[in-house]
Amino acid sequence: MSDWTRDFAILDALDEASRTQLLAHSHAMQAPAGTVLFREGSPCQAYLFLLQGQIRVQKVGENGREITLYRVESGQTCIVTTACLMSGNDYDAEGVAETAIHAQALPIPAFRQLLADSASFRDFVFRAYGSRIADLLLLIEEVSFGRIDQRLAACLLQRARGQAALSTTHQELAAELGSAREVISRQLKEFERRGWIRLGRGQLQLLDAGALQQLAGK
Amino acid sequence: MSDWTRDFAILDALDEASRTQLLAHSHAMQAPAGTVLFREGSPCQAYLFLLQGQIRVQKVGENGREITLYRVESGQTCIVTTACLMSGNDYDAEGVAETAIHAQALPIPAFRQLLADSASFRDFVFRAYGSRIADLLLLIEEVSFGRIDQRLAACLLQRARGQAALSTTHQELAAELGSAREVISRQLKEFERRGWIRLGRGQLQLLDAGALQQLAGK
DNA sequence: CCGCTTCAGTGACTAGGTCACACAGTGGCG
DNA sequence: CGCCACTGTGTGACCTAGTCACTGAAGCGG
Repeated sequence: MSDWTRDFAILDALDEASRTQLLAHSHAMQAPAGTVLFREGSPCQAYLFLLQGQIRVQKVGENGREITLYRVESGQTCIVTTACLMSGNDYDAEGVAETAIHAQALPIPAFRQLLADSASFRDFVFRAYGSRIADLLLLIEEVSFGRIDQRLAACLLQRARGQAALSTTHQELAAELGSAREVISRQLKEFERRGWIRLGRGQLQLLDAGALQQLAGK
Repeated sequence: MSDWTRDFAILDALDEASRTQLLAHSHAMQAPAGTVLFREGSPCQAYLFLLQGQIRVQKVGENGREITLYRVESGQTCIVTTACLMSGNDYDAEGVAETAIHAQALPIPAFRQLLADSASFRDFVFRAYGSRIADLLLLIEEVSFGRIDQRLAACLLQRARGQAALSTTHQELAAELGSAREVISRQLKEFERRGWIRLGRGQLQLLDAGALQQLAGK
């Protein structure tokens, strides 16, 4: 088995024949961090597996505001790509590499063939759909009914991943949540006033993760 | 071919063997208008085709506010159901019959079998996914970045479907858009002040569809 | 050290959501 | 017919979030 397949969970689930088929017909591709992989309106030619790295999929409004829809991580696939593929429409979101990425592209005919041949591949594809749709529904709920302070608190905790500090700008946080930079700045200032965090240029420290947790969880 | 299959577009696309398979393993079900077909947290046992009628799929927030995610119409399938089915999770949305409905339910094993056997069935399922995901992304964009007056204007036009009058309450419109009744009332009042519509209890008339169109399209 | 760029802070204002309450149609029922 | 409950609508006061315009501070390259 070649090197890149190590992190590629789906391969374990596939039978030998399907695996061979997959490897034979797909080709490797890679891109540096910051690459725009696809944008709204561009067509879509291949089914994409992400082998290594992270992709942010986002919507960009006319006024320039952004919101992150979800992230594609190692071993996952991008359902917006798949959705376009199957329905024949163009992309209606934008994908940006957050890190350098290695991916494997499976052209449409080979994709269809594999779908036909392998039950485990079908399962993988459908499971991906299912969990993404759940993500999107949750996002709609948060955007429609959620409070920005709670969403921000959750966002900070998630980004910190247990670390006490994280490097990010207010603008990035705003783009994550689909809000405006000024709003985030004010909320963060309020968090700092309460002693939950300490602000610095391009970075911030979590002083009281518990308080954030409580706010986020409410 | 039995009676209910008339409006069932997918049957035309399926080969004879798959069609027979589909009909043999699914069973008919029906429900009156207003029935809650599924709600958040309930599990999911079968793949559902809607033969006749209309289903509204919505999210309900803790505070009671609602937002319509999409509608399932005759000949379509509900992807939230499918998503749950394949990922094994419970529903994370609520489905309500807006009219009396006739549906056909295909139990999971038969669904998987059909997916394996019929390329055209796979296409149907995937195409449904693709267009729904596009819908959801559009909804996220509107909710995040859109203006409520524009969304309301679009909603009125869509509901009127060329008719000059429509019967609905402000509360229903608010639930459609994920907004609050008072907000909708005020917007409608403003539309009336501009001479675009005339308000009545439980119904309203469109006087200047063009103006609404222009507002909605901006 | 200077000047440019990026990042953050702030006040004034607008849009939209919440709360509390008033009041008007409508339909049932004595 | 008149009373009454229920549902739908109108409205003011207030709060949260987003927008606009601007200031100033931090870092960085020359």
